[in-house]
Amino acid sequence: MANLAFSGLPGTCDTCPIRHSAVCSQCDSDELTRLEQIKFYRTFEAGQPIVWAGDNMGFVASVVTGVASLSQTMEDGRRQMLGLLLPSDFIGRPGRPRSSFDVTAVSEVTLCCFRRQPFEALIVEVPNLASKLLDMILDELDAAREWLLLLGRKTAREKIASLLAMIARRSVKGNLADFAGPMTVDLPLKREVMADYLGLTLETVSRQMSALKADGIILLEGKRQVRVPDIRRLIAETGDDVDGGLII
Amino acid sequence: MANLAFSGLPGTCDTCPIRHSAVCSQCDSDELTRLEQIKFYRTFEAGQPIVWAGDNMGFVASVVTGVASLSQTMEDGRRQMLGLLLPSDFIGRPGRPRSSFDVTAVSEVTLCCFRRQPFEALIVEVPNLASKLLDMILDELDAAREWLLLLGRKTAREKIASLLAMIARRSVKGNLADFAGPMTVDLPLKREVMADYLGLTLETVSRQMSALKADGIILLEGKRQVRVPDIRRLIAETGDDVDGGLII
DNA sequence: CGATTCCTTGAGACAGCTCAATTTCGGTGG
DNA sequence: CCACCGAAATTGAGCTGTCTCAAGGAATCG
Repeated sequence: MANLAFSGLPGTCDTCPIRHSAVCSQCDSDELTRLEQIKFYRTFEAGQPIVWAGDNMGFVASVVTGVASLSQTMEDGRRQMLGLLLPSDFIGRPGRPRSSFDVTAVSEVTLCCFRRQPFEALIVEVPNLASKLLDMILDELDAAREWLLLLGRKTAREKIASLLAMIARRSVKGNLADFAGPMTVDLPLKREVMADYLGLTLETVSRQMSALKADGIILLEGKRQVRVPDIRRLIAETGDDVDGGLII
Repeated sequence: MANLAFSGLPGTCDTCPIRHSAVCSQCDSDELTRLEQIKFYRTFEAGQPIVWAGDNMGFVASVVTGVASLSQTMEDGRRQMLGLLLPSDFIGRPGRPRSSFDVTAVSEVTLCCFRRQPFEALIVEVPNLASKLLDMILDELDAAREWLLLLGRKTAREKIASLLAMIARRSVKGNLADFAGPMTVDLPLKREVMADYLGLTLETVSRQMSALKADGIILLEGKRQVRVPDIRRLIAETGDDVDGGLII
C-alpha cells in the first residue's frame, strides 16, 4: 500500500519520500515554492496506463511511490520494456511534448506531476533543475546501454541474475558490496513483466528462477520476495565483471 | 577515403561538412570562434581504439567523417555495440570525465575534438551549445530505446532489415518516404560489426542478407553496397509500424 | 470453497549458434 | 592485364537454448 499522504491527496515537499533524489533535489526552498505552484499529485492503479505512445502529454512527473514501466509494443503484440520507473524517476522530456513510448503503472503508483509548459519555462530559469535533469537523463542513457548488452548478449540465466542484482542495488542506499550478509529483495514485478523486461518468455523466467533456487543462489519466500544468501554469488551469475557489478 | 581537408589537417568551420548538424550547429560565428580556440582535429585508422571504457577523457568530439562504434565487451569476449557514431554524432558527456564504454574507429575517422574542461565551461556560458547537446542526448536515448526493442524482440530477419532501413534513413536528408524509387545504401560495416550491433553471429547476418536478396528485397552490389529497389518493402520487413518507420 | 490469477513444469519444435569448409572479392605485384 | 593472395563473406550440417503449447499447482479473495 502506498504512503497515505501521497495517495492522490496533496502532499508536501517536507515529507516527500523522494525529496532528496528526484528532479527537484537540488532546488532551494524558493525554487520549490515555484514548483509547487504548478504541481499536483495523481495516483494510478496497478495495470493502468499513464501515457500512451504518441500522446500529447500535459504534464511531466516524478514517481513518488510504486513502480511504473516504460515500454514499446509491436503490432503483433510483442512487447519490450525499456525501463523500470521507480520512486524518484522522472517521466517526460523537455522539448518533447509527445511521448515516444507507453508508460504503465506496474503497482499502484503515485506521481508528483508538473504542468508541462510552465515546467519547461522553469527549466530555463532554474539551473538547479536543468542540471539535475540532464544528469538524470545521462543516467537513463547509461542504463539503457547496459540493457542493450543484456538483451543482445546475455543468457537467460544471466539476464535473471542481472535483474535481481539491479533491483537489489536500487533497493539499498550505498554500495552493494557492503551487504555481504544475507539480504531480502522485494520483487515488485510478476513473471510476465520480468519477461518483457528481459526479452524472454514468462516460462523461461520461471524456469531460470527455479534453477537459481535449485543452485542455492536465491531462495523464494512467497513469489515476490527473494532472499539472497550471498549477493556476491548472485553477481557472479550476471556475467558482468565483478567490479562493474559492485561499483555504482 | 575521408575528406582531405579533414584528414588530421586543420580544417575550418566554413568548409566543415557537419557545420549544420553537429553540436555547434546552433552557434553563431562569435561562439564558433570561442570553440575554435579549444579545438583540434584528429584522425584514427579503421580498427583503432579511440577511447577505452574507464579511460579518463581529455576531450569530447564530433565525428566529422567516417564511422565509429560505441561498444561494451564481456570478460569472455561477447561484444555488443551500443551505437553507431556517424558524422555529426558527439562523443563524450558533460560532467562525466570517464567513458563508460569503448569507442572504436570502424572506418577511417576524423574527429573535431574539444578540450574537455574548457568545453564544459563553455556549455554553461553558451545556451546554444547546451540546448543542442541536450537535444542530441535525448535523440541518443530514443535511439537506444528503439534498439532495446530490436534486441529483445525482433527476429534476425527483422533486425537486418531494421539496420539497413536505419542506415538508409540517416543517409538521406529529409523523409525516407519520399524515396519511393530505387536507392543505393552504402554499408560502412562488415558482417562481424553488423552482428555485434544486432546481437547476432556473423553467420546469421550473412544468411539473412542472402535471404533478403533471394526475396528481392535487396540486391548486393559488391559486399558493401546494397541496392534497395523499393524502400517500402524493406521497411515492411522491419516489423515496425509503417508510420513509425517512415516518419522521423 | 469455488474462482481467478499467477506460477511452475513438461515435451516437443525451431531459430539461431557453433564448427567447418568453400567461395568471392578487392587489392597487389609481376 | 592477369594471376595470386589474404581478408571477408557465404554456405552447410548438426546442436542447443529458448520458445510454444499444454497441463497442473499454489496463492489470494470473494
